[in-house]
Amino acid sequence: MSLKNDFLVIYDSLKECFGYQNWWPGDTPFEIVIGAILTQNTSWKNVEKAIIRLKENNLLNYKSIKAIEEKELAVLITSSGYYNQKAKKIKNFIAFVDSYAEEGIFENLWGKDKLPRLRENLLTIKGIGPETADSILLYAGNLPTFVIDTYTKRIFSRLGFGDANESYDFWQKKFLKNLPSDTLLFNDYHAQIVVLAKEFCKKQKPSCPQCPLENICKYKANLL
DNA sequence: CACCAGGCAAGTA
DNA sequence: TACTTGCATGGT
Repeated sequence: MSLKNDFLVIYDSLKECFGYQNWWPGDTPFEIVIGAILTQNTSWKNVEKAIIRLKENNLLNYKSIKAIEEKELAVLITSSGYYNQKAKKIKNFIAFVDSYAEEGIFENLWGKDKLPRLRENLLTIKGIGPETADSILLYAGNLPTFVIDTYTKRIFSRLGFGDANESYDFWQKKFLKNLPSDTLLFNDYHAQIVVLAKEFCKKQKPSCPQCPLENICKYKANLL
């Protein structure tokens, strides 16, 4: 009999198995923003190549990205796929910071508004949806919001917490209601989910050899 | 060859 | 509101 709810028990199991993840993989808040946009519906491996290429050209800072032509930027991020759209999305984000942050300075973005106001404003950017916005807020801004991705829906629907086709807000509320509002917890929980998904929870062949959630899966009698 | 990967916007009914 | 489609590379 534990005082902890399912969401905390699951997190503890994951952390015990995989260890604390120290996310997001990126050196600076700005790099995290770029990575969050580039990884939309794309494998992180392909994103890494684009990040490295940007780094080699000293472009992973606000001023340089602002200065470069959108078409040149698109060429540099080719490996991440959807490169024309993503180049535009990055430029849209820059334009947002220009007009929204104090003096158009990237670092001032976090001081302007708090959640949920800042989130709403980020969502007005064409190319920034809820997952990208929450990734930016949580991992670049260290603000307490929970990131929902396809992995999260896949795994937690299989665990019986709801339909995978439920909305982003439906799933986010589940986590926010069942967890303390703790930035570090939200940070690492999402990271653990991604690691678990990559290791065990493929889309087509749901199989889970020695899955860290094996006991929970059996308890839920549903899957993985 | 097919399918997938840390989405999103725009169009249609 | 609830589908459908375009966007695109690189790995399995």
